[in-house]
Amino acid sequence: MTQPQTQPRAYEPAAIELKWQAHWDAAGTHEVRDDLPREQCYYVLEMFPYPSGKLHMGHVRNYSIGDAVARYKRMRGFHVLHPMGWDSFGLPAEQAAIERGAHPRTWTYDNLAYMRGQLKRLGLSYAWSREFATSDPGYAAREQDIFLDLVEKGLVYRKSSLVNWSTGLNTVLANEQVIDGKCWRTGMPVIQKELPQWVMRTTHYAEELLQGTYELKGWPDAVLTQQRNWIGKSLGAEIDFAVEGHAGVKITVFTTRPDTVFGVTFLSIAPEHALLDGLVPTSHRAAVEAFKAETRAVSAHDRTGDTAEKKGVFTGAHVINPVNGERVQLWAANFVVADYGTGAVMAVPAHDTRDFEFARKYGIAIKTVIAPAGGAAAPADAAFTEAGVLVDSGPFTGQDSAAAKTAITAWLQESGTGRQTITWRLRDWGISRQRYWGNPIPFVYGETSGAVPLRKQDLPVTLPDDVTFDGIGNPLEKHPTWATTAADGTPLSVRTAHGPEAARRETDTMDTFMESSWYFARFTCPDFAGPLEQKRVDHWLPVDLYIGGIEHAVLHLLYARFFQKALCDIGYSTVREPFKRLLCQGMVCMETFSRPLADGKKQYFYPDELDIDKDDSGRIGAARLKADGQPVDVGRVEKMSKSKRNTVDPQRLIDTYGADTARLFVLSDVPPELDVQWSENSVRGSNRFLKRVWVLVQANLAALQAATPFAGHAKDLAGADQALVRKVHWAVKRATDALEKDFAFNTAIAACMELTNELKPEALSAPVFALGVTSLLRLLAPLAPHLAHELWAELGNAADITAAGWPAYDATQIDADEAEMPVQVNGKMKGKIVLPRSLAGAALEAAVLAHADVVALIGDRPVRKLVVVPGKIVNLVLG
RNA sequence: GCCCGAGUGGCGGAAUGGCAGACGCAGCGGAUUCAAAAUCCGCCGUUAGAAAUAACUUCGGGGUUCAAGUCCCCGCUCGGGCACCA
Repeated sequence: MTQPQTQPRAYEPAAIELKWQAHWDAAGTHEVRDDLPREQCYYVLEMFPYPSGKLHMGHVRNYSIGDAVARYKRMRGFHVLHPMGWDSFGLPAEQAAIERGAHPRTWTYDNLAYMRGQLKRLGLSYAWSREFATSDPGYAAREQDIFLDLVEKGLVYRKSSLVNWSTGLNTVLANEQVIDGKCWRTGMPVIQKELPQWVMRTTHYAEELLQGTYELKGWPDAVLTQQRNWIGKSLGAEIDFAVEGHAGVKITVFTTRPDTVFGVTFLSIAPEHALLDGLVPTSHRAAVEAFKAETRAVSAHDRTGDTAEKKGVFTGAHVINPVNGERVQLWAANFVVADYGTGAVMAVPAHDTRDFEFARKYGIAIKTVIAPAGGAAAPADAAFTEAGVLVDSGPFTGQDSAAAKTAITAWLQESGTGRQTITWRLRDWGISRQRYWGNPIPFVYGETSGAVPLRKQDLPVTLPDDVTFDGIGNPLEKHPTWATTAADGTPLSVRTAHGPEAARRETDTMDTFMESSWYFARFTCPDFAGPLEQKRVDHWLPVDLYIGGIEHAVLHLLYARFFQKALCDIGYSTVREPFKRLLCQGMVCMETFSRPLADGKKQYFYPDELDIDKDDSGRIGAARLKADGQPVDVGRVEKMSKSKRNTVDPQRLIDTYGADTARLFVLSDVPPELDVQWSENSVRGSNRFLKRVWVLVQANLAALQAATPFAGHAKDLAGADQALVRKVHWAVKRATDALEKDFAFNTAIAACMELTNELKPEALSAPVFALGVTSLLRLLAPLAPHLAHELWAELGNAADITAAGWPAYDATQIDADEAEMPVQVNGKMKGKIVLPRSLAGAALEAAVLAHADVVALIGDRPVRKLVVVPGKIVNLVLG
């Protein structure tokens, strides 16, 4: 036997991928115009990365999803805006400076350049001309512009308050950045500290932010629920309690249960409450001061967290309940938070679990004023916290809770001792950070004139390069001249009524969540001279599809929604919600391997360091450290992270299998929202599939080049040809539905695999085989773009496969003429019959009943009911 | 404690109320090979059976329906979020 004359070309991903990437780069293939009708445009955006050094698998997944959508939409004829940039201010750069001596700017831009190369190596179809980094002078300068506009509009203000101070970062954190009382980045404790702060007035939009959560139909419920919880709207009443012996002084409480006001037996007040010091008699001063000192010493979390003990001290003062004139004690209590509600709470131990515990502990009276409705028994040794019927409540006795809330609030309102109120959990967003590598806040402080905004023509404030990093305090503050020198090198001054006076710059920089709050708008007009060009912003926003991790549910995604509304109110846009549809992709996970350490923590090991045993089903049974041969603990599958040493470097994946395989793998196993488990076997499966497609085309190249794909109707064919044409239309429908509905790439890929399994050239006519191959390549183009482009070109197509468009399907070509219909008896599967699909109604029922198999199944039993769903099922209900 | 979400073969998962387990992975058998890798073909939920086949099977228990993985109620387990928020 002779060898074939020419071996089919082997699948060498690196070669074809680099070739196409160079082509896309040189041709600017993925740039997009801003002047086309909006309904033909689509804006898809993935959350831009922090340039930490190199891409991780989470990035690969995030960007592969976005790119598949972008390429799919282009094939459907949309003009797609698909930009990418860098969230490049932030702490790791300063950490690197401290640890390695690299300047933050150098470190950041080196990383960014390397990662840009990795993105290009993945073949992601970005409009690279729009790329920017948020630390670029142009972007930072325009953000300073916006900041001044926000100040002018009253949406930024300065206030001195207790702030969350991260002991790890030596900087302030917003509430959202405190997780379980610890810093969201370092996990170090957070303490309370009094500092002057620049603050964004997020609460101005509380109602609109909440309302939006009911209107954003394209967002996952989980995110909307989290935002609602975070905003925390609470409807209730404020009630004023006069303080005995202090004429005109009153303590106002906030309550959601005004129906229980007759049951008040004491008042609890935050230790920091502004009125407290003035009310404490000398006899109690020492005790109260000691208590205040004690609560100040612990973090907010330790003080009010779920394990914290409820503590309080009697202040010596008494207050008067406005509804019944009763005199009750005023207590300071650690669980009352100064900046929620009014910082004071009316305590009703009979009907509030927390007050109940507190009253028990300190021996305070408990007075029942609500009885369970319908005469049920109240709990014997606990607070009854549900709604019920009022007892012992003066004129309101006998009303139910709901009616009494309204009636009592109205009574309070009339008597001037209370009012209906809404309280929010959402606080304003403090954005001052005591850091170098962030955007400077464009303010200066005159010696006597206080905080003065810079004039816009004096912007931008740029960061000095000559700074030292020793990890203690803010480098900007310690710089010898920066804070006191103007851009032209002269001493910094501000004008006052009495002439110029020396001034000092604000040395705090902005929270880096500022930059990520408007980058999606800047992508629409990155070349614009001012901050934002409204015409283009309004053209492209809202982002049609925004893709990122769910960990940003209440941080970035709430700030961005706030910022967009603020941008509207300072005239940069009219689009009030930035993201129409939100897709939160799951994490990339892998097993962990560890050993317990003496201090209760774990020492983690890289898989490379271990010998791993797998059982017959491929599951990991046990693992031993190569170094000592002793076993290690096999942990559960967790999100890949450096600290747990369960990471896979995507670069190795690309180098070994190519970008198309890497992309296909992260899309193929699960739908985008679910966590995906790393599996080298699954990667090899993706690679095997691509190789099969490659070989199928290469081995039949000449025939495919010569053939014209079949363009007729399946009904005019027979046998394998007919079946394959039906399969093509089936696969196209399935892939289209999967992408349109939920971006379910996993099922779209499954449809491609099924189609491939049927593509047997020896059994098919050349035109039908060509139809199958060209359809398959077009379906694969968004998922494995390099392979699809290369094979498409090899088939002799001059135009790009993107231009060929997404294939259309014809529903009439999917089903065969005869339908196989399962037959059930009383709902149980008993067999199958084949009937012409053309039959319907009574004719179909008659044909079913006449079918020999059905006759046999019925036997001599009476047919009580016959259910026939054409093409689907027959159910015989027999007696 | 409150609010979401999810429970389907050995594994990841699929399934407009209509044949549960598509597709992939792993496994088993075979072809090819001196051999291996790669590739190709076949089998592959559980139990009984040589087999045809039968029974069972989508966390557990009820219900609605001709028909339930899917809808409703109760419970269990897991994951996520919120939480002295008055």
